[in-house]
Amino acid sequence: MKPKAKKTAKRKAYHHGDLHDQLVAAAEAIILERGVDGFTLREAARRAGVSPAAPAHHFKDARGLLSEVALRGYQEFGDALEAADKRGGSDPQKRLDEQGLAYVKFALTNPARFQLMFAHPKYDMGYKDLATVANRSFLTLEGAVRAANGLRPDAAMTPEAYGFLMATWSIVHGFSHLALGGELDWAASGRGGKSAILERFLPLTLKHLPVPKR
Amino acid sequence: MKPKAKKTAKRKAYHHGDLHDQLVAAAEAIILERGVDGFTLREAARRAGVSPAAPAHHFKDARGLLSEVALRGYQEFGDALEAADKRGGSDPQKRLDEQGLAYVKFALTNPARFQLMFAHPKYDMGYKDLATVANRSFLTLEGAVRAANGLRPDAAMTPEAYGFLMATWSIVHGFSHLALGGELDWAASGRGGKSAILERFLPLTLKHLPVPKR
DNA sequence: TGTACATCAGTGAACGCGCGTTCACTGATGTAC
DNA sequence: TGTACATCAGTGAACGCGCGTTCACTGATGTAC
Repeated sequence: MKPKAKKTAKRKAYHHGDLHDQLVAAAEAIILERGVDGFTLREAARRAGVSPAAPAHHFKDARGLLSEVALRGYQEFGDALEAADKRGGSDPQKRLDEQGLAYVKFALTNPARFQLMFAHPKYDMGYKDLATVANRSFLTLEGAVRAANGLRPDAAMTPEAYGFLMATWSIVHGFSHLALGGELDWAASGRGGKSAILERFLPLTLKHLPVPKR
Repeated sequence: MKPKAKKTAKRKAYHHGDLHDQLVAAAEAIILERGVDGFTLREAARRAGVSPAAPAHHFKDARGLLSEVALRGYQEFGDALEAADKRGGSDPQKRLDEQGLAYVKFALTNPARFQLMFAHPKYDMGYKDLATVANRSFLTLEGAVRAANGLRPDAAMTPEAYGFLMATWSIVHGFSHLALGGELDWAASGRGGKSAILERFLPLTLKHLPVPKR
């Protein structure tokens, strides 16, 4: 009864061929639709068209799959921040603006990954080089804050610079979180959407954060 | 075999006497320990020392209990923001500072409630007067933003004021979220804790947000 | 080029688990007279 | 003050569910010779 006919693009082979990556993709889709807590390994297997036991050949367990998703998320996130930082050139303010926008843009574009990345209990920071990769994003932001505060890249952070860093991080993270939670929907409709709002006020906001030396 | 002896403070009566409130308290405790997703109705019943069927006499279902927790959270949250607003007197900047601090302080003091309040899918906004109560907090913040922007309480919000509102909300919400997620632990240790950090930089930050008219 | 065989990547049935909710019930309480 | 009885707030057993993971297995693939 089970049709052996080829599906649209791929035949129903005994060996899947791309199961590892498709499980990752399925996990992201599930998180997107149902939230991090709506994720189940069985559902991921189902979406990949495979029996519930199959994922065990690719990931230690359910946490393993989520850890892989988080790892990829942090990789792309870090890339985005670094690219933004470079776009800022030698202007510390621009480096900060660009990174802030990139931060929020990543969150809005990759809501599933973003949500998971900040749901630490759901995955293992010890998975592969996840901790290192995750830290890279943070260091990129810290670098721009250092520059905005007139500190050399290797200089110790000052208390003021810490405050500045946290204020910056808080504002972009808070906006991302509120936007993803739907808290800003009332304001976004009829005002060009969340991104439009953001692009208008974020640079203004960051520009006015209290840089100590000025 | 079951001892009929009185427990420390309350005898094991057939009728509990305080089950409704104790279920609410248990729910908060569970969320605190295991997160919003770690909550189960059975566990709440267990902690209240009651059979799994008992909660049905007090709440429609599991969501009902969580909705009650959220309702109480928003009530206390709103009270805290209004009290802070009043502390600010007629000084718009102070009203904003106080509310910002109160916002974060509530989050750090009531992490379980705060987490639940912003996990909308977990409860029903239609429960009792939850929507109204929740909106009150927001209106309190909006009021201070209006004042800081030189707008009368009944004046329409300007685009600039909206940006200001979102920046303010983002920064206090973002800080709360990051702090609760443990992201700021590295910085908090040896620096007087999260609250100390916050009190140092938040007023500075809010003061420098771009108020249009000045 | 062919063949033996190890290894890889699946299957599908089964396990035990904790969950939310329902059910018929019963003990305790409160009220009408 | 006493009694009948309705109502309230519990019990505990049972239901069906979907889950993660394990198991013995098997089909497909790749490699050594």
